[in-house]
Amino acid sequence: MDDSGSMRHRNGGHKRPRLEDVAARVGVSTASVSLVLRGVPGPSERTRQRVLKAAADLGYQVDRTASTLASRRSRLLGVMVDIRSPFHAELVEHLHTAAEEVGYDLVLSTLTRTRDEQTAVETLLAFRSEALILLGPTSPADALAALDNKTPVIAVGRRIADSALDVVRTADDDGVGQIVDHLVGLGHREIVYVDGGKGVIATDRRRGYRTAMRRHGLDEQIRVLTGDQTEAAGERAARHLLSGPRLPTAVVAFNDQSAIGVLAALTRAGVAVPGRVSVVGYDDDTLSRLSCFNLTTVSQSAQEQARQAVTAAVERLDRDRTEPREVVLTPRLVLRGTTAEPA
Amino acid sequence: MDDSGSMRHRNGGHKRPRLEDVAARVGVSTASVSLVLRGVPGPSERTRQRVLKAAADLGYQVDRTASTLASRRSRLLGVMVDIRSPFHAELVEHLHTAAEEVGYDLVLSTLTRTRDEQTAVETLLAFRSEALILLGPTSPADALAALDNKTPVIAVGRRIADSALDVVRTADDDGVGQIVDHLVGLGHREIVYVDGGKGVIATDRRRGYRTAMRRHGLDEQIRVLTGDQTEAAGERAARHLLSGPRLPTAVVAFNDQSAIGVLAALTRAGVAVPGRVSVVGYDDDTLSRLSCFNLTTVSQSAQEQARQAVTAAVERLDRDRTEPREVVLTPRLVLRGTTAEPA
DNA sequence: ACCAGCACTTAAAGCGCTTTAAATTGTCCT
DNA sequence: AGGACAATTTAAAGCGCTTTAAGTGCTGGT
Repeated sequence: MDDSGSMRHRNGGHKRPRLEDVAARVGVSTASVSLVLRGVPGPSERTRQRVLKAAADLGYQVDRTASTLASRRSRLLGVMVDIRSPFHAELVEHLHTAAEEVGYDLVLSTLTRTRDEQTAVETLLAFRSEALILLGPTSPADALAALDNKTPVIAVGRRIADSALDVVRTADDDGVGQIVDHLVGLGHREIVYVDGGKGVIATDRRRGYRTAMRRHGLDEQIRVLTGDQTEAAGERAARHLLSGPRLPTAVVAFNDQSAIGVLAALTRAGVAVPGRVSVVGYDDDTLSRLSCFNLTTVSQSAQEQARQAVTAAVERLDRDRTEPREVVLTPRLVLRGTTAEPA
Repeated sequence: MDDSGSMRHRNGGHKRPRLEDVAARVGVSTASVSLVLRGVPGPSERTRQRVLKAAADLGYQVDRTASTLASRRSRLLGVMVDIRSPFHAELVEHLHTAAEEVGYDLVLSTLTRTRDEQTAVETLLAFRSEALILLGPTSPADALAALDNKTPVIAVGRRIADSALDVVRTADDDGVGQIVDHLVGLGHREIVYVDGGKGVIATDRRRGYRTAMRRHGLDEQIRVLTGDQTEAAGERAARHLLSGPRLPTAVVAFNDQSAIGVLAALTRAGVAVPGRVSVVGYDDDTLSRLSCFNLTTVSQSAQEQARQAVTAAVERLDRDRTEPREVVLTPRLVLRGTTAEPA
């Protein structure tokens, strides 16, 4: 008679196996078992085999809480992510593999409407994360700096003026610059920019647009339409253009969402893209990859950013680096189907 | 002179404050501090205030690993999620609030290309999750049942035939049925369905379509085009229709992605939606909400599913429920702009 | 003055693991 | 046989917290 049924989950009697149970089964000390299971050299081959067998038989699984406590190391990197962001999803994916390679694990804490950065970070800390990787943090620089005083913080994707903490990001101005270069190369001159509101990133991208235009001697053509991060903003901007005296030959939007809005509004109005007007986004969103949009955009190399973030954390933790470091990656233009020579 | 600088993160000397540090500062035992901090009645108001003050001064933050170990309770619900899925994102958001209400915390483990369900679940277990909430698990039913024997498992969003574990899902067949009802109500008769491949969910939705068509005496009109979960499949299906002798008046797709594909292909071919053909998706994705698509679809009430999942977990953990339970919610038709009376 | 009863407090025993120092065993010389 | 030394193994001391049983004072009643 076993005790399945009413006692199933209460584990009537036999709870989750402990190190001690494995040890008893083999007839060695818990110390030996611990050594074997962690792959520490020392135990003889014979014990090794027997312990491994017993552990497997019992379905033993280490208890992280206990080992963290005992070793004073959690080997955990805390990651704050906006779970709604496809870009963050991509970053997390690469963070996982990067962390695994250096023997760390990830613990995620997500931002939601009712869960602010403060809460997310506290959760991460409660798990004893050894370093915090914050994806697109919006907290003020000094708050981040204060946090960094307790635990190494790596900010990803956001510029932080002469920061005391590590930063990994791409050069947003450069990205937009590449877009403008590409368009000018195609022969465009009337290139409008749909803005992304205030915020560090929006500022950088807008600057990138202005700088690049001037670099090409197109000072006169600089034209920035107000907007934000949404598709609606893109539509609004496009309608504004459509109601104007003449259309520009190219529109660059703050991000893909906004670009999609522009695209949809233009198409609906019968304006051919890229036949009549070229449209470019930013972020290389899942959205932009949809074949029905096939949007030319800029990719932020999630993989490289993830790798750099983990490296930064490891340097802090295992190599005693103490000087803050900023890694600025170059974004990459992704040519798809919404850009062409002007008509 | 403080020890910032080279010793910053190594916490030269003063490490993360412990309960003992708070206790010493106030001059009471750690027991009292623990009591106060957890809000357990007992300590006098005077001690309470002093402890709270001291804890705040020191920036004390409880160490989850230690308290889990000591209390033999982690009060943690392990959630397996596909971080790329917008729907999962929504679920997680609601899971957070639901869990918080009943005093539990969430720990997330994500699926990626290199991280399978097995790994994800092991991580969750290593954190000592008391129950596992698996979003859209694809493991075979018996593997899930085996897992459920060790720790309560709640499967969300997927039907599991006479399962031994808890299931929370929506009635997919009903959802598609509602779509067909709506279309028939508008006067449609030639309603084509673009399939979602094999898999439990696809099967249910296809069945829902067939059943509903028959219910309306449209047996003759039943027409299922092969497809899968992608936008490309939708495009392919649409092109197939366009190349046929005559277009149906309505197309129902397995999901929003696929529907978007249909929509794009039709629009590009100059077919007015919903003027000439109505298109409906499924999932109420972020995608479908974009105003440029404004797709009529079916919503799976993330909030309610999340709530039910947490409730199920709590019943298992705190109320000793042992009989498996299946909660089947009714999906809700979301009328947007891609359906209209047939021309 | 004495004690029951109440309101607080706290000592101490773990939780399941890691880690260090010490013990044990075996091996190989001399 | 005796001992040095290397190879294994293990006893035991925590890690930072919770929890329970056992105090410690006080109050008020008699």
